[in-house]
Amino acid sequence: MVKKTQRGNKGVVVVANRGAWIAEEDQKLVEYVRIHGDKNWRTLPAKAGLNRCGKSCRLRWLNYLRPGIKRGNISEEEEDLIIRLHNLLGNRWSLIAGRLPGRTDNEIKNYWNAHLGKRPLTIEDLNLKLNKRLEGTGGLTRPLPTRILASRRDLVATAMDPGGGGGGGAAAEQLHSEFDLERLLSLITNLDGGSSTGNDVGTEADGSGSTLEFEFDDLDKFMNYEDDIGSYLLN
DNA sequence: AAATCTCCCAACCGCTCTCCC
DNA sequence: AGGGAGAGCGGTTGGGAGATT
Repeated sequence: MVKKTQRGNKGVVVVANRGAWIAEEDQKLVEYVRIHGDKNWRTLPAKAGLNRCGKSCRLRWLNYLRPGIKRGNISEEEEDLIIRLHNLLGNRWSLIAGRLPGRTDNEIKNYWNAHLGKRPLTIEDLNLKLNKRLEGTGGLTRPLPTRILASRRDLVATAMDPGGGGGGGAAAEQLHSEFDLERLLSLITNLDGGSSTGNDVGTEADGSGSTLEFEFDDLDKFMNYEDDIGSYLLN
């Protein structure tokens, strides 16, 4: 097993195990967390009798030992959601994983790198697939948002209109930062089978290949919105 | 059957973020 | 306000397993 030296308490040099975890280490970690909780990872290894660094213990717990973890067999619906969320959020693996119960950021990242990242599947392909599943309910007549721009605190989702026929380049319609779920949902069309809130928001900037942008004043509001999309896709 | 290649995934590393004093 | 410690995140790597030659 690979070892690595590191400074322990009071500057004493200790040698930590690295590499694959063995069953005995897993057992010690699970037992310790069961009794004391998953806090204070820095001091946990010594208290749990593990010759590992705290980061390694935390990763092992979060990705493999924590209750409720699903392993493998990512379903078509989950894959669809991963692709959509990746389009929206970029490589924010933890946020994407947060939308997929039982999945970890590491697993999603690995899955993306191994399977999805190299596949030329566009959001339009997904919408076509989705429309097929929705046949009979009217399908999607408005675009789903496809990309989030800007920083964590200044989120901007951008939706490209796939049916726009043209050329893009149209001026984007800027919505103000006070997020309004009703207004946003009204852009997503027929997700609830067509019942309208009557609050149709503004208009696409023009009718041809327009770009719509939505601004969110914080991530939670966006993710609340994303919950609606996610649960819709998974149902 | 052995050697080599390729792919996948568990784990590590370093940077950033958040919280507390 | 700012500095330090701990936690979290995303990129990268190493090694094992299966495929190919």
